[in-house]
Amino acid sequence: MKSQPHEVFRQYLEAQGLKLTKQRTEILDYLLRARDHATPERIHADLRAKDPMLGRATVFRTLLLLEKAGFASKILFSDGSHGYEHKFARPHHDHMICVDCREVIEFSNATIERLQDQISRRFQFTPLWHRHEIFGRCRKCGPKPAQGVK
Amino acid sequence: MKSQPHEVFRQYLEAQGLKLTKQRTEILDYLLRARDHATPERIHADLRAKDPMLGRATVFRTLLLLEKAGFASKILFSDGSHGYEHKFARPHHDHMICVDCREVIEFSNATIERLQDQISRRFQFTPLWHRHEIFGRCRKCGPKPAQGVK
DNA sequence: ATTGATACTGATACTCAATATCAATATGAA
DNA sequence: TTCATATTGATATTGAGTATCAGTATCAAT
Ligand SMILES: [Mn+2]
Ligand SMILES: [Mn+2]
Ligand SMILES: [Zn+2]
Ligand SMILES: [Zn+2]
Repeated sequence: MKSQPHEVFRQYLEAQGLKLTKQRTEILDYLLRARDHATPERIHADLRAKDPMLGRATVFRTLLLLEKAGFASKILFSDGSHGYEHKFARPHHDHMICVDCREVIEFSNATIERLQDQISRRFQFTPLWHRHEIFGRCRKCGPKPAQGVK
Repeated sequence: MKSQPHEVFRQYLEAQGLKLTKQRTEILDYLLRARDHATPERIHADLRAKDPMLGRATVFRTLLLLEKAGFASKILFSDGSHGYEHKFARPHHDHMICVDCREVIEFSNATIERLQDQISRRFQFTPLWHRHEIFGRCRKCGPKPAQGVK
């Protein structure tokens, strides 16, 4: 019995006249298993352990493909780098990001989402997607800046 | 009669043991006059018209200085590039950004801001700043994608 | 006004994530 | 199996941003 996401991906590729490759499967699989939000470099390095020939460019290409297809999305860290997460069977949510340890807490709030739509309508703006990220310090890192932990 | 922001900037530099230079004045002035959110490259190109010797590095350095001082902030466009706006006498606000023409509409909503604080508290997260950007199409560009305007 | 410590600038070289190129290869429909 | 073509990985390249450093501007003290 096949897992749903891989099957959905296969159908998407078929519909677009694209091909299902070992590399694409590996990368999708990585995102499905990942518990954090890994950067392209991290994903590349990790996958190379099993597939040493996997190219950097292919990782970037495939992440872009998944993003455009709506199967993955980016999250931006405070230092300008970014990570990816898959979007299979995960309702929309936004992020709180620790500036010390990079931990990511996901949240969603129906009222905020509704207000965004109201505001958009008021300006006759057609919203397509949004990015709502709160930066600060997680419970573990505390309200004060990290000390000595250069 | 001096304009307030330049005076505030001067005092900030003095307090930090930093110097007030022609270049820093020019760049701050640019942001104060700007009506859109210009990229560092744009700012550099524009200022060169009057001061051909102005260096790229100085623009980047000064924007970073202004940002760290709390006098300017970044806004990220959908293509990954970013622009700056000054923060003198401007209350906090967030942005709606047109993916077609890049127009930026500013909005602020007290309820959303309050809910963010509530959510943070619930997770024992100490919020420092946030980024709330809605991407879509402005009134002018309409709900349908731009046609032929490659 | 002159001096002088030092913060600042701009030219240059460099970094590094991301992208373009392209010959070799894998995919999948027939 | 055949074969048109989508895909890959090696390589070169781009481009925004940064480090370096010799020369310069600032500004507080004289
Ligand atoms: Mn949201
Ligand atoms: Mn806000
Ligand atoms: Zn933390
Ligand atoms: Zn528009």
